[in-house]
Amino acid sequence: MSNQAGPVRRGVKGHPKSGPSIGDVARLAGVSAQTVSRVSTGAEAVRPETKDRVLEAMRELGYTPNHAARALRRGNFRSIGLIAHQVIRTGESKTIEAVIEAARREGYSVSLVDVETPSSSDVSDAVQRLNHQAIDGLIIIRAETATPTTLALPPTLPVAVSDSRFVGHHPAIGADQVGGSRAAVQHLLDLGHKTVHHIAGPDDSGPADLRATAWRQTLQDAGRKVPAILRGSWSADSGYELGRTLAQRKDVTAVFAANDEMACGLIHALHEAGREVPRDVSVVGFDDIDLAEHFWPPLTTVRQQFQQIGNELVELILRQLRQRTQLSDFHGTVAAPLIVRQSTAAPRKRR
Amino acid sequence: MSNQAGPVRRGVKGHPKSGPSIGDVARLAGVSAQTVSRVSTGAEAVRPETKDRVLEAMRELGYTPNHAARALRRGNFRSIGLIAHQVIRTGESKTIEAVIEAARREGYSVSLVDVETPSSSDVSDAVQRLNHQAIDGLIIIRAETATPTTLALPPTLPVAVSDSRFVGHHPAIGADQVGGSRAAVQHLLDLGHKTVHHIAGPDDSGPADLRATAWRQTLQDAGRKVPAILRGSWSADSGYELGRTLAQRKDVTAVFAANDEMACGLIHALHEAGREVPRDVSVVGFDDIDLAEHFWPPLTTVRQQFQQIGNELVELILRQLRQRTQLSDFHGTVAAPLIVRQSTAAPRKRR
DNA sequence: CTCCAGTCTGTTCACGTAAACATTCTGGTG
DNA sequence: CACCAGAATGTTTACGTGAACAGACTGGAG
Repeated sequence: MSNQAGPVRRGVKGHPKSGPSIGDVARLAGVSAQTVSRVSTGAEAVRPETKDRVLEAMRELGYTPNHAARALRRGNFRSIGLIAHQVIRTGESKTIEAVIEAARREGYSVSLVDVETPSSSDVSDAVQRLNHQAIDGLIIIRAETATPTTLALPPTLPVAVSDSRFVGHHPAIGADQVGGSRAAVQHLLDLGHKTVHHIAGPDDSGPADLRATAWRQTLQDAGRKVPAILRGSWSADSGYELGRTLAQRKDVTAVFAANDEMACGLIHALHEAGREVPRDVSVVGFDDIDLAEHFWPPLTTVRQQFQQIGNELVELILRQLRQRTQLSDFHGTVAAPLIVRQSTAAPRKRR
Repeated sequence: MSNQAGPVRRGVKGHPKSGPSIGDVARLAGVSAQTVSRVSTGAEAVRPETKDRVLEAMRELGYTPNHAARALRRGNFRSIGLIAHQVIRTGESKTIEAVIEAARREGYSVSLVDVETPSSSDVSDAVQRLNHQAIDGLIIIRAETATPTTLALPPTLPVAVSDSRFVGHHPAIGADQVGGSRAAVQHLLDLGHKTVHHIAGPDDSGPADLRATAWRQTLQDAGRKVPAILRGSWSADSGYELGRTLAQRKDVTAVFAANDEMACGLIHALHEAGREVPRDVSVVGFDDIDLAEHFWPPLTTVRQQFQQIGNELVELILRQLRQRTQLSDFHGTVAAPLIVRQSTAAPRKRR
């Protein structure tokens, strides 16, 4: 069957590829394999000249330790799996960056898998794929509405979820979506707007749901009329589309967009229709992406502290790893402060 | 020393953690380990009822294959290392996303490492870290000016670099930076601008260098005056800072920014100074990030086809893996078309 | 010189898996 | 019934590493 399998690189006959092993180095240096191992792991009690001889042999053979064998022997991989929904979305990539950096500080690398949709089945697939990878812990960003109960995880794998609701089976860290959203809406009301419209994220998204609910609640608490909700898809394009409709309605004076990208698209549509921001319409976003400050006008928005979230996610994993237990009842919240810039103002006096 | 090392989970005495093994499953199912292996790898010639029995035993024990052992046995990891400079930067995250997706399609996962600066030493560090990880190939995004010769790579590790210059030691894929930049500058000249100013990326960046050189060359070819170059750092903030200066100079009517973020900051500064885009100043960016279309005004920019670049990077790795050879003389280019939107126009007639 | 403590190095073994080879079983043919 | 081909399963072995233990060497004290 495989007698024409192409040129196998080395190995007398047995296994494919892989470079020189610890044994080859040992032979060349005239020492035992164990001594080579000692040098390669961090040299406890190896005579300097022996060590040099070994290092020299390593260099000569171009030896690099075989990570698989090492991991097999040690029982860990020094690697964390990371499932993200959409790498592109600024919020996520900032969290990812923070996770990668925090992991690196602890000597861990990160194995990244993305899922097309936040559906439970897609996440399960991703978990499956990672399962077959070499990971010591698993971080899930934006579990959205997926119910982690259904995920077939190895029973002892430490997990941490970036989510603002406590989902009940895994420890979670999340921004204070509700507090941030309430502050955004209240800010607009305080400026004198009668009510606030809302461009929400997709309805299968947990954070979108939290923000929409907080928006509605804040309006109700203030005794204001709650306008019909508008559904976007997080993308600037969707904000633009919805904005084209909103721009026609003169009664719309304040809009809370569920993220900065949609706010950007919305402002685009308003400008295009000749409605000025914030003179005619005030706009608040969510996330505080790097560009938000440089939109025109600079965007008032709710800041998500992704860096901190990323750090805490890694911390959660490491804590479980160190204690050799799984946490399940932990839920941390990270503040989401309102950053007031120039896209909001009091409504124009009319009549 | 380690006699109080905490509760070790299982294992009669020997090794730490790790779940049930193939042997445990075999015992429970009343078959040999090899049969379990056959089921877990893809069942060639296992009687259906035996297979069911094995699967049942796996479920009962919560068995997941040990990836380290598997990788050791098979000699590969089905994993690709990815070194990126800044995950945040839109250009990079789009490439990363494409790489991850392409890798997934081929059954590979991606191990992501970021470097703080594109300096050769930082990249070397990253390689070191990945070296100790389990990877079959290595993709480096934005090698910038790092000279890959100095990287201590395992001699047989397939490498692919995302870079627009042919660096000579590893196969590279890159956008047509020069063509795109020339088109951008030429577009502004064709509109009637006397000359074009340039906000460049940092001077340790290869792509920034290519774009700046192409800009200068195009102006020279057209016999135009070449203004002093302005150095940014890729960030919108840096574009804004430089823009505050530029906005004061009435002779500036056209600016080519080396990326969209800086273009955004620039436009912010111009607006703030009361200079309108494109009426008073035309602006062209580079990258065509998702938001560029929704800036105000929508940004004329050079599109980088990150998706395609990501795909080809993975393809390059796989080709080397399949052929068991390293490529070194390959260099592919991906077109970078100019996308004309509304941030560019003919200069106002004066005098 | 003998003995001992300490330092350095070597030997043995197991980690979990899968390839190669060996064996058993099945059912059909002469 | 003997024989055989092919399917199904079991046995042996090696992948590269590092822990545990064992042995060899050093130099100083008695």
